[in-house]
Amino acid sequence: MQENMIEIEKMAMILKLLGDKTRLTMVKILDSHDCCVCEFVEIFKISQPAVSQHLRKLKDLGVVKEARRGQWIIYSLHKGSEYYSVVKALLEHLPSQDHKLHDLEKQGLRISCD
Amino acid sequence: MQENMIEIEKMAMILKLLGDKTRLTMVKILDSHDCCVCEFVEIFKISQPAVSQHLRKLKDLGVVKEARRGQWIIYSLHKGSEYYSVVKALLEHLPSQDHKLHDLEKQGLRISCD
DNA sequence: CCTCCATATAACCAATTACTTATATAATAC
DNA sequence: GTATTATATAAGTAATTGGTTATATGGAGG
Repeated sequence: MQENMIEIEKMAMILKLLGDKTRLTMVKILDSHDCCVCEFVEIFKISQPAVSQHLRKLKDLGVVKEARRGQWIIYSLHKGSEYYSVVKALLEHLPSQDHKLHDLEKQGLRISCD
Repeated sequence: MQENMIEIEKMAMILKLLGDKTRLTMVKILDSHDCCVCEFVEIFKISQPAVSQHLRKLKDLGVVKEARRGQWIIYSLHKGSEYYSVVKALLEHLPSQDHKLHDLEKQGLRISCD
């Protein structure tokens, strides 16, 4: 028996949250590097509000957390989340998305926020 | 490194599929017992077409399979699915839903299909 | 063949979703 | 202070979703 049980309603919520390519990729990236909003804007080629709204949903369920650093807000995986073990289990099945960050670095767009 | 990698697009699809309370519960139930459509109708108190449509989505992505037995169609988890390992990992975090089937048996509604 | 039963499909609808643009907030630099 | 930059929120919209009812399909039994 698994020690980290999650009610079925909550699990459905988390899976719906992560059942979006953009948010899932965000979480996978955050699994290896903290990021700020502007980096995600570059990576996903969507508007800044769109990124902000995705991050808010992730934050609302406690999957990510934020920390202000100057004018930037750095997002990271919330390892204390009650969902962390499930999130981690899922991420293990996903190939690394680090190339997306490396592409940013090549363009010189990553240095801006850290 | 995990041997059973899944592309991020495919993973998002599967999570969206399972990010619905009804479908997730269906899959959890199928993890311990095969079921026919009419049983799910009783369990979820939704229409037969609604059940049928959920099962079709699950079948379309290969998460469940069907087998005709007389006039009934028996659904079961498709253990050969490329997603089986992920599905299994998720189900391990969920409490058993067997009570839903036991309730059916008490009402005498389960015997009809097997 | 016709009827009954289990299931699937079609057509429709209200709620939700993921984006957009426009605007507000908040910290930094001058 | 004002301007700039990063982020959040608001409002609007087209697409998707999960349900419904009505109808079609297909096997079982007379």
